[in-house]
Amino acid sequence: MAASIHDVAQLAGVSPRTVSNVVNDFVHVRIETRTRVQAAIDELGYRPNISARRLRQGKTRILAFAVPELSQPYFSELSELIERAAQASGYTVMAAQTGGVREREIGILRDFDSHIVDGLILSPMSLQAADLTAHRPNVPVVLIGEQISSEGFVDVAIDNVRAVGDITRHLIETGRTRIAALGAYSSPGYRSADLRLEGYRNSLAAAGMPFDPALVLYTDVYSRQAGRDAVLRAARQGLDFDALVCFNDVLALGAIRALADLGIPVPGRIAVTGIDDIDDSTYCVPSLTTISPDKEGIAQSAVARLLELIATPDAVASDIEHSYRLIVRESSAPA
Amino acid sequence: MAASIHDVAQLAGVSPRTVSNVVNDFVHVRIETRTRVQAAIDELGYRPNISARRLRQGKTRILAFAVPELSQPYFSELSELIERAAQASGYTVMAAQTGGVREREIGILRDFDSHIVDGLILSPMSLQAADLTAHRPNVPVVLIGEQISSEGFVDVAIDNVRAVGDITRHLIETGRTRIAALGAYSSPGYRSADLRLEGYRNSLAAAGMPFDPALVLYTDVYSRQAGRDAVLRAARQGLDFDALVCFNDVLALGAIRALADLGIPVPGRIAVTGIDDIDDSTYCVPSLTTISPDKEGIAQSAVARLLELIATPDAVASDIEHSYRLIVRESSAPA
DNA sequence: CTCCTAAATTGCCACGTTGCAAACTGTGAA
DNA sequence: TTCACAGTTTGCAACGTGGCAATTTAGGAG
Repeated sequence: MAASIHDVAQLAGVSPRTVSNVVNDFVHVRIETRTRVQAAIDELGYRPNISARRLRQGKTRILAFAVPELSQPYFSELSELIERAAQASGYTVMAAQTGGVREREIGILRDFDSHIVDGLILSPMSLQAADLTAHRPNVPVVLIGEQISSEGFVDVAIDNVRAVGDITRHLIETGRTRIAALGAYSSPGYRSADLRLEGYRNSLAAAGMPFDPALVLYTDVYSRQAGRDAVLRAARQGLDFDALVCFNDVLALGAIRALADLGIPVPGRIAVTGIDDIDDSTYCVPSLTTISPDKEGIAQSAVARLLELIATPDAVASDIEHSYRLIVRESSAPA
Repeated sequence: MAASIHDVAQLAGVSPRTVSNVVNDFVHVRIETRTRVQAAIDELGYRPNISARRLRQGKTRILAFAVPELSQPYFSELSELIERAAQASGYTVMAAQTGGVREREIGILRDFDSHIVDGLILSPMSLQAADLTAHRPNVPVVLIGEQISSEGFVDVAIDNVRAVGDITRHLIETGRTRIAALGAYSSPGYRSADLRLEGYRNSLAAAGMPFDPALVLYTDVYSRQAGRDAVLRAARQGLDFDALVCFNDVLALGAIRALADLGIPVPGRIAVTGIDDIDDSTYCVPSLTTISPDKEGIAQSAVARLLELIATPDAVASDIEHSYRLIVRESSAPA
């Protein structure tokens, strides 16, 4: 049986309340008393019972970070940054995985609400704005990504339309003429995919290039495997293109692999680009031209904003847009 | 203010205890009462207060999974599997990151002990067996990896010596004669590195090949960057080798990148192998020959064993060894 | 109609902590 | 000596829940 504050008090010969004062660094404790209590704490290996403390205070100092999958490098990298930011403010982070499935995203809204966490950072994939109001959680929520634009909820993201627009323009400027897009969603509901497609179309239009629906490759999963499969499928159908704008890095890595299997040189015959700037995109062969969102900034303002909301629940919920950079690497070198 | 069991009771016109019975699916509740209580729960959006419940029961139904870094694909993939296994038993998982730093690993042993979690799955890097006994946590612990072999603690792992032995032998059998190793640890304390080095030496010896210390490349971090840097350094020093046994996949990926920078064909002139079989190693170019540990099995038995220990704290702690497979891909094709 | 039994419901209490306010201590000034 | 006051310590209560055991209710048998 673990020691409680009473055991410590008894051993130190003080009241439980004094032990609490020591543990919580209350100023008015005689130095000698503090030492004695500390000794008792060490001897018994006493640790405060978080459940009891939180029950009393109504706060847990735990935040939840819910993403589709931790095995997506973008999310695990972000999770590391968020954990670091939260820790700096004395919070612990629980990572949860939704699989990108709407029901489970709704489940997170409802269950993490069970007084487990003080706030929730959610990166939704299938969740709709209506779900958010229908299942309004009891704790503050900060959204990541542009999946949902909804008044009343803070959203931290980069401008996907502009970002994909920029990278598409980069391909145009480096001489590509038949640019395909990879990562459009066949089933409706994943807004980031729509926004990225929009950015792609915008840049084509701005350059006076025709939009060819055949050049849009669909996939409902963002993984290396999905990227490879989509490109192999396109190749089998004899699709002709000289560049591929992928809607995230792992899709691009899968695509590069597929092109390698087909014996098509990258960037010699086809240029490939991604989004996310995961660690791998620096080191893969060829290294990947991509959009590097300010992950550090996203993590920090998501946490900061959430802590603000926790402190002041009815603060105004304004969205936060973060910057990104176009990182040009080998995979988009002019042919 | 969130609704409590009392609010629900009042609205439904029953006692708080009855609400508790409904929530916990106690059998002896009249169907009509149950319906009425359920309606009140829905109306108020009542969620049980986990802190209160856990305080009462002394359990949190939360497990901790502590790894060096979640951004290491091996760990994020494992974390997903562990989370899935735990969820199947009604447990939630909190992932924590230690940075592989001994002090922080000790910190995890002590702090997660604050009645936050019912058990801990720890993948240590710098922790020593003595730390484990000196800071013996109040909750059951299952270790992952072969860092610590200590009676009294369950360890779930594959046989690193044999695994690296197998992959080294594979290189020998495919005609490589000057095989370098990448990932030895210059500072003592990381046992997996030692074991892997041992496996490498064993296979050289078994084949009657000399062990050349110059062919052992050191690095204290396992990342793509570290892998690349080490290989570039070796190349600058004019080291001559025709194969590279890397002590994990990300090191191998960094090495492949470095060789690409140097214009050295893989596997044409140098074969490269890894360990872990992360998703990327299937899709990188060239795809990576590696050791694929039974991650699913590791995750499942770590969780299963931990739950057993939670149920029966003084059960015998026997280690569990899992299988692995040698996956031969492009990066080790005969020259 | 009574009695017995099982089903359904309830009250009381403690889990370990901290907010609150009260109480005690010691020091120096009047 | 008394008093004020800052510094230090304490007792009480309550956070929301579920274990326990007791009580009430319903149903069926005699």
